[in-house]
Order: sequence, then C-alpha cells, then structure tokens
Amino acid sequence: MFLSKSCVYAIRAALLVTSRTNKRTRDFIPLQEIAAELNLSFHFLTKILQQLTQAKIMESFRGPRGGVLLAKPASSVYLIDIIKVVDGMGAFEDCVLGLPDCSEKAPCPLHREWKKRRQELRKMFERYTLADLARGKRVLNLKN
Amino acid sequence: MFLSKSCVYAIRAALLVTSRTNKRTRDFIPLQEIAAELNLSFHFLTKILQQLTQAKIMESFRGPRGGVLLAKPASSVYLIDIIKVVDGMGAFEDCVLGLPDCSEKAPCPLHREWKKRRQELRKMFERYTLADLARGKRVLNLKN
DNA sequence: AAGATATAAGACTCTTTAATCTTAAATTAT
DNA sequence: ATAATTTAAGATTAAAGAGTCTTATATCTT
Ligand code: SF4
Ligand code: SF4
Repeated sequence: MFLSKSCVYAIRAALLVTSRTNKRTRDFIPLQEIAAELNLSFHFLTKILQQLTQAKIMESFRGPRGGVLLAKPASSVYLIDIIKVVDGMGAFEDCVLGLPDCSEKAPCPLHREWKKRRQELRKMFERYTLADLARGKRVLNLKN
Repeated sequence: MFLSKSCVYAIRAALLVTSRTNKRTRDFIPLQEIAAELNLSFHFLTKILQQLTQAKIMESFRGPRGGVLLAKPASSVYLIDIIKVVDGMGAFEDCVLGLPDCSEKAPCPLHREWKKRRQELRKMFERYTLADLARGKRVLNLKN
C-alpha cells in the first residue's frame, strides 16, 4: 500500500466529517458515528483522529455534544496535509531501490524517472482538497 | 515503502549476480558471497532467492561450487518480473484511497490521475532490465 | 453536586513482515 | 565411502503495523 491503512482511514474520516458538517450550526461530529459509518473500531479511529487534532487540522470537543470538526474550510485542507501528519513524507522522498551509495552524480537508470513519478504523485496530493473529494454527485459510501 | 524490503533485496541480489557473472565460465555465485556483499543475513537471502529460482528467474545448484545464476540473459530479466514474484502486482492494481464502492462510472477525483501514475510506474518497471541497471560506469555499491 | 456523554491517553493484543536459527538434502573433492 | 560445501525447507524469534480495551479527563444536563 502506498499509504498506510491509518492514513487512508484518516482521509476517509475527514471526508465524512466534511460531508456531514452543517455549515450553519457547525455541530461537532461524534467519533462514535464516524466509526460506525466507516465500520472501524471506535478507539482505533480515536487515535488516528487525535493526530489530526494535534496537528490542528481538526478541532475536538469533549463531553456531550462533543466530537470533531475541521479546523479550517474543507477547501483549504489538502490531502498532503493529512498524509504528512499520519505517514510522514517518506513516500515522496525515499528511493525505490534504496541503493545507499548512489549519488545524484552517479545515479542508477531509474533515478530520474522515479524522482519524476514520485514528484507527480506528491503534486497530486498537493492539488486536491477534502472539498474536491467530497464534492460531486458521487455517493460517499465509506464502509469497508 | 513502495516495494517491500524483501523485494528490494531480491533486485539488489539479482543485480549483484548479474555484474558478477562470468559469461564464459558461468560459475554459480554462492549465496554466502552475495549475503556478505549485501550485508544481510545469509538465510534470509536464501529464502528470498528461492522465490526467484522457483519462478525460473534464477537457477541454483547445490553442493561445493554451487550457488545461483540468472536463468536467462540479464537483458531479458525485467524488474517487473522480480517484483511480480516477490511482492505481487498489488501495488499497480490497488486503489490509493481504497474507497470500496466507487466504480469506474462514479469515480472520485483522484481516480483517473492515480490510475495513470500507477500505470506509469508499472511501465517503468516493465522497461528496465537487470542489464540496464548493471550497465554504466556507476560503481555498484550494494552494501547496506 | 451527580450522572451521563464524549474525547484523551496509554496499555495491551493480534497480524504481518522481517530476520534468525536448525535440520535436511544434494553435490563435489578427497 | 567420507568429509566438506552449499542450497532447501521449515521452525522460531523480533519488530512494526493494525486493532482492541481500560482508565482518565473534560463537559453538558439535570
Ligand atoms: S540512483 Fe536514485 S533511484 Fe537509483 S538507487 Fe540511487 S537513489 Fe534510488
Ligand atoms: S474512485 Fe478510484 S481512486 Fe477514487 S477511491 Fe475509488 S478506486 Fe480509488
């Protein structure tokens, strides 16, 4: 998997929060509900979303009527932001073959191409926001 | 990691075998030597290379003067062949987000782009052979 | 103030991948 | 034949990722 499972869950959850958010009232969305809809363990989801709240991508609120909410508009939360927090940027920085002593000066034939593809992937995640993914007529069926 | 560690080791080992092979005598290369040069556990390497011999990418020979050798010319062993055996083709077939109910008819915005990138990556591994990687003035430093 | 509801934090377990260790089988050299 | 060498096969251990469970803390409602 290019992205870890946790990371995919984080994106799915964020997407669900996006599509659920009532712009007027801005009620917090309880993690119980998100976990149920995503068909994942509540406590596991909790841990993942904590990373997002700590990174100020979401904000949370405890107690009755508590839950999570995006800290900024969905149109300014890029997928790469979530990936960076959950998985780190390794996928866009590391080498495919991991030959250790190969420098930019004496690269293997794959080097240029891999770097380019890696970069394009990165750009892809830098280009799309939660709003982009949540938009559209497509039904958001996020169950496993 | 896009490729598993085992898969990277397999490629490195194959590369070493390639560059070591004496075209005239075609002596088998002992796994001990490969393991030492690659700085990894002999028995671990054994298991990995067994997959390659079972897939007829390499051939092996037991006993003194035994070892492994490429079963065909390095110029006709494509990286994808090795990847397919060790990791399978999942990396080039699975979705990034893994939303389960999204069809080709109602894809998410990432769909097209991801599919394209994934395909390009695959083509990259389909294009390069062991000979391509072993060639060139580049010193093959494969130690960890 | 008390009880209910909800996230936070951390310990714990399960699964997969990575790595090691042991024993068996094949082959060569003496 | 026997001993040495080398891969094959499989059991075992270690580490990392994924997932569960328990306890603490904050907040609301009554
Ligand atoms: S030259 Fe580049 S792509 Fe090739 S092994 Fe080195 S870092 Fe990786
Ligand atoms: S539409 Fe395609 S890219 Fe998007 S989640 Fe579905 S399979 Fe993945």
